[in-house]
Amino acid sequence: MSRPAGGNGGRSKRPTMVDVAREAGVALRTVSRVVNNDPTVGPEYAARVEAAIVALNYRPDERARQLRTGVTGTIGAAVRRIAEVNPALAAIEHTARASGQTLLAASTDFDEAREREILVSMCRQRLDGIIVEPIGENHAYLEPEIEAGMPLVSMDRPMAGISADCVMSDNAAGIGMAFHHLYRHGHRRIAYIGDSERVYSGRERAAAFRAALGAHGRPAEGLVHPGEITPERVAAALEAVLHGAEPATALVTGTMDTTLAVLRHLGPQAASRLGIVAFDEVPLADLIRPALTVVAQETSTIGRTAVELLRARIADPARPAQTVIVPVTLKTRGSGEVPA
Amino acid sequence: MSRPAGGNGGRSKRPTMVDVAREAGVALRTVSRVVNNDPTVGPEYAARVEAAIVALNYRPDERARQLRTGVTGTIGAAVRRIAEVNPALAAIEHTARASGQTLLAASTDFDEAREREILVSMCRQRLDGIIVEPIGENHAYLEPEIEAGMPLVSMDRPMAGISADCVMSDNAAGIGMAFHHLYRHGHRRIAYIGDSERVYSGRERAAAFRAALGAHGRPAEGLVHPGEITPERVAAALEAVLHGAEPATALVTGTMDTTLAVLRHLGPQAASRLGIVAFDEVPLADLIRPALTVVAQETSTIGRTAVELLRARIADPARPAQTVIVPVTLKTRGSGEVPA
DNA sequence: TATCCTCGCGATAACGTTATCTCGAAGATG
DNA sequence: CATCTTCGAGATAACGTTATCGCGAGGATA
Repeated sequence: MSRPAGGNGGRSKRPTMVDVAREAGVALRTVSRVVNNDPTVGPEYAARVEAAIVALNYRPDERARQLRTGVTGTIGAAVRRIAEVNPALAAIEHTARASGQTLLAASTDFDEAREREILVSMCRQRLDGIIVEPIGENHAYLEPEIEAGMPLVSMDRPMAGISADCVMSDNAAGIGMAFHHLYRHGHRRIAYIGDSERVYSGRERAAAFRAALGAHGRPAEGLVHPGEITPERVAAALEAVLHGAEPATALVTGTMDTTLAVLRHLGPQAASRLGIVAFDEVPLADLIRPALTVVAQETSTIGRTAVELLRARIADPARPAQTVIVPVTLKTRGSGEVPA
Repeated sequence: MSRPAGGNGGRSKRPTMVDVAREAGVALRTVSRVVNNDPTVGPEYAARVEAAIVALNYRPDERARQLRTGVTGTIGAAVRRIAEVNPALAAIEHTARASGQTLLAASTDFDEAREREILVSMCRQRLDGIIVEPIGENHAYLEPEIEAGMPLVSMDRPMAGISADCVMSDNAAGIGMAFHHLYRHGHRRIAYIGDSERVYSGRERAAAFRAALGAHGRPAEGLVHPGEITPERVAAALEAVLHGAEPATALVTGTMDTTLAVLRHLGPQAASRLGIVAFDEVPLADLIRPALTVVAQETSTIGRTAVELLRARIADPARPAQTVIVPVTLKTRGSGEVPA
């Protein structure tokens, strides 16, 4: 006898497989077979079960399935900010979706404690794997999780204190490209403003810039300004660079936030008179003035590679940790071609 | 005897509560009590259990807990595009986090089938509730889920075919504000380009614009252009509006994507000569030229309200569906103050 | 001193699925 | 016609946790 979904005696509760089995007059196991498209089920049994499923509005409980099978079919992504433009996250989602996996995205908000909270929570959920854009400066607390078999891949930066797969852009080559591009357009005093050297990418990019200066026999003093990305700090760095004894004629910005802070502080007029190459693409680049020449990261490659590294680790937990460096490309749009 | 995490006889498997109980020499239930901070556990027992937990690197399995307790502590958000700027999603995450809930975000990518897939998957996961930015034009397939007690809140638009809580901006007032602002600055031929009238917000905004024209005794013919937001369609609408017999001197754009398409087609020069008020804020608004006067939505209020509506429904599944209209505000930045 | 609580812990049964095993009924083979 | 295989379905035991119940020890009360 069919029983409508809403009215099972006061308590609203979803029907389970046993309910469906009772309704269809078959064994529990048979319902499970039908739900999982097991071919070894007779057509009339299948039909009876299907009918019972629609009659009761049965929906399998994914949690129970996950508990029993051990796999969640979900990968976690702990990114710095959800709700902001993040092309790598889009690539992760597409790649994951293409193989039938669900993405659980969370935002660390640049907060180390929050990052830890999220990662531990993801481990407790026994996700199939985790991709993280690291914030914290020490991830040693993740070692037991890795040892316990939790696949972990970092994106954009490696994690300190543990050995894990990592995919990131070629920071050194990108900064080198930026410098050479400005140099080729006649600039001789080129300055760098970027992220703090406490973070890995900040260290790599500042070091690459110093190396580029050195390779051209230019002294570095007064030209390299890594540090926190705040409007005040960036403004101070700009003042130092542009209003000193020997003002710089060109600028390399080390992160997207640096670029935006620079543009906001200078305004379009002053910025247009400067040679500028920005590391990392800027949203709405075609609508911003001056039109920015950027070192573009292959964000979709990065996201896809992160998922692939994760899958490789899931398939073989014993494989050695691997670091993939993704090339970058220069996109000329004008700001880098301003003559000295 | 303590057993290190990695080497339990070939198969790498995480320890469970029974392992901890055996290690600590207590009952399974006691471990559960310690994990859940149950105060009715003696200090020396608690210490023994804690020691066993760190010795084995035990991490509770959230899936089993969820299955047993019935609640997941997770709310789902099916937004149009993850990985793009989406302030409402940020507000949802903060609000959810503040009350200890996890956010499972997924991207519908403006695809109706994908939306359905995501929502059904979320229902199968028995999330505590779902917030959706609807895409599809008919959500009747969700009726059984709602009847089964799945809390569902729509954001930005109502869902057709079912009755559910909804939070959205005051479209009519926003369009009215935009029109009046331009009218006050002397514009008499004001055009509208916006989203298709097949979607709810597109209908509301186009209707509000026609009403505004009517209220000022202006005819609507040739001035109201709802439709798909593609570069081609927007370009055609712009041509019709600006190069006709009586060219419009001002423009109201109905969505962010419309605004961007308009700016891209006109270029900064031509756009600056036009009065423009855009519905919805634009990312990096301070760096774009012309500086856009916009009707800004209170995205954080919308996100917060969505979570609150969801919680209210979880608390009382029988309450009548409620629609919350969030006010909008005009932000003048220049483009709306261009004289006719 | 006997009785009644209270407190702290342990045994055991769920939660809703899938996996292993068993078993009866067919059809194939000698 | 007897036996062997195959096939499809059912009973039952997990998965790892929490909730219900029970039970023994200890302090308070008459």
